[in-house]
Amino acid sequence: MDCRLRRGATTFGSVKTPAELTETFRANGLKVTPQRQLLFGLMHGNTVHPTAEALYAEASERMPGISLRTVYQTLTDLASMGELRLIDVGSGATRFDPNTDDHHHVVCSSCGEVRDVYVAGSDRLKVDGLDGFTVEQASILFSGTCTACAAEVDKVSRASARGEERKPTNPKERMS
Amino acid sequence: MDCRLRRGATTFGSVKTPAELTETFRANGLKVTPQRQLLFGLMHGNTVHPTAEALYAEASERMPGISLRTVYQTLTDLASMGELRLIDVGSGATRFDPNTDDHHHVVCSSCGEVRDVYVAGSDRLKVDGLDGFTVEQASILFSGTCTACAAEVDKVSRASARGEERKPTNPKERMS
DNA sequence: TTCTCAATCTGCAATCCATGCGAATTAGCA
DNA sequence: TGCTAATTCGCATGGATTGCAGATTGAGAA
Repeated sequence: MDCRLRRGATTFGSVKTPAELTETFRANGLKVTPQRQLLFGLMHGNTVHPTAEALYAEASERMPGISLRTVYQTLTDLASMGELRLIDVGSGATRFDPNTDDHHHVVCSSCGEVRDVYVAGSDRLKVDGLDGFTVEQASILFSGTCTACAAEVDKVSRASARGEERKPTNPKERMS
Repeated sequence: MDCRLRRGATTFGSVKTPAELTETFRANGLKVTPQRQLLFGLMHGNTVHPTAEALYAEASERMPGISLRTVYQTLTDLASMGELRLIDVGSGATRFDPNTDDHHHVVCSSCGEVRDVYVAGSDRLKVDGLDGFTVEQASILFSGTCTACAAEVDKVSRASARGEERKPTNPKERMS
């Protein structure tokens, strides 16, 4: 099935609703707690690829006292059930993606924003040098500049052309 | 230029010799210390994608007293000069790759071995959903099973078919 | 509804990886 | 040979994540 068609079929790609996740948890013998339900809701349709800390901050607003440990636990549970993908864009903290479609990511090297992308034929790449390795999966991480940061850079370079002071941008960027 | 041709031209792909790195360091106004020379040598032609700790262990054998801090420092310097690539296979520690060809990686999800692979057309992937993002770079991480681990799994499953006890395999594996 | 107990939650300690810092040392040039 | 900025090293620090143990609670059984 084409993933873009599948995306069209639901609002948020292949993402289970909180109610469906509740069922899935029970079906797997896990209990459904208020903390978990809150997190199901916060992840549903979430396209920002939050870190555990970010999600914890959001969760804390609605449920003061919830533990960061519980956030990690629940995200890990979701991931091991295949309802969530863990992604690493090289910024230190793991990011969580409720979209379970076959997709990949772009990260803005300036602001760190992460976005889902779909790559045609990514499951049929011609790979040389495998030397016996059996490939089960490919994940592609693109890096580049988002529109907002591109505009910002453009603004700054115009300013510098006018002789104004140049502000340093960019957080640390590590992976080549 | 085709990277495979380029690989044929030198023994280890696009990898500078310790002597060349020495020149490069001096040209960049950096000093060449015995510690750095040792690390140049250890990285030259190194295809195992070592972590900083692993390299530190090797370096310590030949130069007792060398500091882990210095290993990190030198690797970082090499990377910022483009003589080394930092890679993250999701196992926690950053790995270092002296091959600066345009290539990608496969990681064995069982033993963690990392190998270089070349992907035809990886710079011309058809990407949907960029939404204004300008892509500067793509890195592809394949995961799968190396030949040694595949053989091991096969052996274990034969044993289990014979009713023998099944040993658990695999270290933790995190990224989906 | 109440009981029961394993699953869960929470907070804190511990771990792993990586970097900041400052005093002592040293490469490389004059 | 001497100078000086770069480098080394060890220790402390910081961020992300997990281990642990006692208190709490979901959800099936009575």
